[in-house]
Amino acid sequence: MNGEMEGRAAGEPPVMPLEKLTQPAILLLLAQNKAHGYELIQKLNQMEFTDGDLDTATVYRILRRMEQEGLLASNWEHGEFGPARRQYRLTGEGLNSLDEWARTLQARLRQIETFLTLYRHIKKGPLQNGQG
Amino acid sequence: MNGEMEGRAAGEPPVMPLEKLTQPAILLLLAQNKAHGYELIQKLNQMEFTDGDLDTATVYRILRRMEQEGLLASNWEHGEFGPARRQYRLTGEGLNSLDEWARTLQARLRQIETFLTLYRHIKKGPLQNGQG
DNA sequence: TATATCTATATGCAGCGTGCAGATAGGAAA
DNA sequence: TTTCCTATCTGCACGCTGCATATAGATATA
Repeated sequence: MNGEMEGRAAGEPPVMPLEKLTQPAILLLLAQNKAHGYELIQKLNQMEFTDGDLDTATVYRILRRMEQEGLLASNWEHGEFGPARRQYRLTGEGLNSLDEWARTLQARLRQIETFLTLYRHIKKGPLQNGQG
Repeated sequence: MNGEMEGRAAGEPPVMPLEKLTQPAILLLLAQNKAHGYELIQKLNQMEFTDGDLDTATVYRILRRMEQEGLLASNWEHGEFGPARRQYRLTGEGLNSLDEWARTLQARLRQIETFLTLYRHIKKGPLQNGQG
C-alpha cells in the first residue's frame, strides 16, 4: 500500500497495509467546493491523507461508487477547453456521511492512542517473549 | 469490506469501511506473552481495537500469513486438556514490524487530526456547495 | 500533416483480504 | 448418545485495489 518497493524479497519487512482515507477526503473536499474527478485527484495528492500518489482509476471508481450510494451527485460539464468532465457535488446524504466519518475517525483516533500507549508501555519494560 | 449489515437498502447510510487493526494488535499482544489463536481472539475481542467481534477464520488466517512472513513462529502444544493448539510467539522480525506499525499509526494519527481539524473548520463556516 | 502531450474519464483483469458457512477434532457435560 | 465448548482450518463469494490500457478532446511541436 505504500509503493516504495515492488517485489518484496522473503525476509524483508512487509509493508503496513493501512488503507488510504480517500473516501472521507473526497467528502471533505466536496463539502467545500464542487469539483470534477481530475481536480479532486490533484488536490488529494497534495493533501497529507495519502502516502503516495493515488491511482486515478481507483479514484474515479470511488467517485462512481459514492454516487451510486447517493453520497454524491454529478453532471457533465462541456466546457470550452478540453474534454467534457463530470462535476461532482455533495448530497445531503453525503454530508451525513462526512459527519459519520468524523465520528468514526474520532473513535479511530482514540484506538490508535490506546495502541501507542500500550506500545510505549511494553517498550519501557522488559519483553516477556523469548525471541532472539 | 464492511460486513456489519447484510443487505443495505438504497438510501441507507453506508458503513464506514475502516479496516480493523487486527494485525498490529496481535503483534502487541504477542510482544507481551506468547499465546495461541483462540486465546488471542478472546483478548482481541476484549480490546478496543475492534468494533465488533472478529471472525475467527480471519484471525487464524492472519496468524498463518504473519507466520509465513516471518513475523511469528509457532509450535504445536499437545496439552492434557482439549485439542492441540498452536502456540504463537513473536520473532525479531515481528518485533521490528511492531515498531514499524507504531510509526505508521503515529503518522495516521496526525492524518486523522488534520482531517478532523479541517472538518471542524468547514463545520463552523458556511458550506459552499448548494446541496439540499 | 503527423505526432506527442495534457486533460479527463473509464474498463478489463488479476490479486488480495475479508466474512460467512461449514468441516474437523478432542474433551466434557447432559 | 447427543450436545456443547475448545481449537483450528478450508471453500466460496464478494468487494476493493492497482496496473495496464482504451478513449477522446485539445494543444503544442516537428
